[in-house]
Amino acid sequence: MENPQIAAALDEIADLLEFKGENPFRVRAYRNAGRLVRDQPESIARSVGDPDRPLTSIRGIGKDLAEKITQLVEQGRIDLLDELRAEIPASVMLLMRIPGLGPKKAAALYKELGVQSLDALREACLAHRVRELKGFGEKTEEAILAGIPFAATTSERIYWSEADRYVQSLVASLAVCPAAGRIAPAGSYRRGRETVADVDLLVESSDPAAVMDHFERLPEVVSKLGRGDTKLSVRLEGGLQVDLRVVPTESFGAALQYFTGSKDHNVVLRGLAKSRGLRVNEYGVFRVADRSGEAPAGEAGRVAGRTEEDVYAALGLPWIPPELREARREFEWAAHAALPELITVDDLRGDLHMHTTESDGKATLEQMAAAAQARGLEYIAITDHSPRVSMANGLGPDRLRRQWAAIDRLNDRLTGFVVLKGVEVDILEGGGLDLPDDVLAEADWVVASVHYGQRQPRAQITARITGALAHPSVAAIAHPTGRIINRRLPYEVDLEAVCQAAVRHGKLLELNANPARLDLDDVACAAAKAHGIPIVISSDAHSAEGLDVTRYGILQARRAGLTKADVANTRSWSEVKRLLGRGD
DNA sequence: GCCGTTTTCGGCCCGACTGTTTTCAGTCG
Repeated sequence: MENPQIAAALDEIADLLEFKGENPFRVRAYRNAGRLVRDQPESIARSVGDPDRPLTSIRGIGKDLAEKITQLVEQGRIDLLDELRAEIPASVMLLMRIPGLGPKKAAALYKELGVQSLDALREACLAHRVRELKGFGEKTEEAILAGIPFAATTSERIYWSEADRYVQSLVASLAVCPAAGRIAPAGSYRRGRETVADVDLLVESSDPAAVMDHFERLPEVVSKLGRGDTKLSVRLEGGLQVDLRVVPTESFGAALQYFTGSKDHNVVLRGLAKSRGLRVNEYGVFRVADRSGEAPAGEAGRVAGRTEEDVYAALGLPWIPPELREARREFEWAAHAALPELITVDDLRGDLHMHTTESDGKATLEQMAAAAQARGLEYIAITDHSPRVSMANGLGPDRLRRQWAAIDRLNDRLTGFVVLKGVEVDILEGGGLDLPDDVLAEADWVVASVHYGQRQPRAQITARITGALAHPSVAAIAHPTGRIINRRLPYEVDLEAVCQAAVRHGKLLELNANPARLDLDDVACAAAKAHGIPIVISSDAHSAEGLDVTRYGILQARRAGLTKADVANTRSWSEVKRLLGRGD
């Protein structure tokens, strides 16, 4: 059983307990455990029954949760979850997906009106039975009716790259507002999560009303969800929700810290502050008076707030990069002055996975080389597909050798830049590679990947990949987890076994930077790093512009805590060769 | 349900906004 499955069960228990109105801290414990399990680089199922790695050694998982996880791994079920499911119909849980409907109101609808589905809820609203309930009214009933379609479509998350386009455009639109000072995107966008559910924007201003008026009138804004003195929530064309918050200069840093989150990171931060007699909110860090527990009024008690650095410094911490703010290990690192110096896109010196018009790319060999050189890279590997990928016009030995001859001729004309003779060789359904050994031995760089037989059992696909890692000519595995965002996994892999094979054979794993793929996600990346496996961040570009996606891959690498040293292609090509034990 | 150099009980982050209430609960982030 994989960690995400275990996490999903814990999340479901949290949801059901919350609906029942259980102790909110108990709910939080389950939710927290779900997150912890999801964030573990190692397999939780493997820890079960391993006396050297008890589940309770994970901070936040105690005796009870460890027992429940153990039961799930060993029996495939949890008593508590079965009981809760028997008690609360699954369709009722959908009610809480409606904006503005939380556990309390949803429970009231279920208990008082017997509403068990979105359809039943719609009818109850239309019959004006909802407004009769205590705590409900006419407006609530209308809001519920309007929100039902949103519950049905679930909460769509968009790719970071797509959110980026919205953010760039909104920031530009805000910048022309005379009342607006500094403008900063926050939230999960700033933390670089691979998908984003909504966009948070922070604006510095002494005139919040003017900024909000300006924003509300932007053409892409289609509806207003709420507006107060400092906060405005709108929905854009296309459904994306944007929360705008306007704060004064002296609070800008505190607000940026607060709205960047994550929520769990902030909970830890505020707990830390509390233990130091301080209170953190979006306006700053304040001293709490000794007896009353009340902060001194206004500026008097303010210790920090203008910049994020001040806020963290007031708590005795170095500034923590947003990508690390997930309540994973960042506070432990920060406390010991051991925050990793995260990799940046400028650290990349080469790109080792891309295609040309010879297979399914849109640009020629020469165009790709020129584009990469123009982007400041020192080397690229051309890795077109092998014959098995016939749909992509994969290259057999003859065409491949002709392409490599063309690369030789191109290299003669280039200075300060090298094009490597590479190939993305398919790992065949029955194991083994799609090109003869003597051909592969002539290549400078071979990445191997699975394109067919993706429905095979996990163990079989894992064996194909570990087999490829054992091949002397293979340097790296592309798509080592087969993961595609927002979709079911195309294939499932035992990442632990793949990592062990990579270590055994001294091979590399690729982080594919395609925004829809990012198949070595931040958690898997951290797992590979824990094994000491060098990561290759590759564009898998099919066009000149495709080379630019490495910046999306960099975000995930940063979230995994990767430094320059952890990534192979921050090195020169001759150093990469040495890394593979193929030094000159 | 978890946790503990203010330890085994009593805490557990903090505030904005809405709609309902006439002083606040629920929801959200």
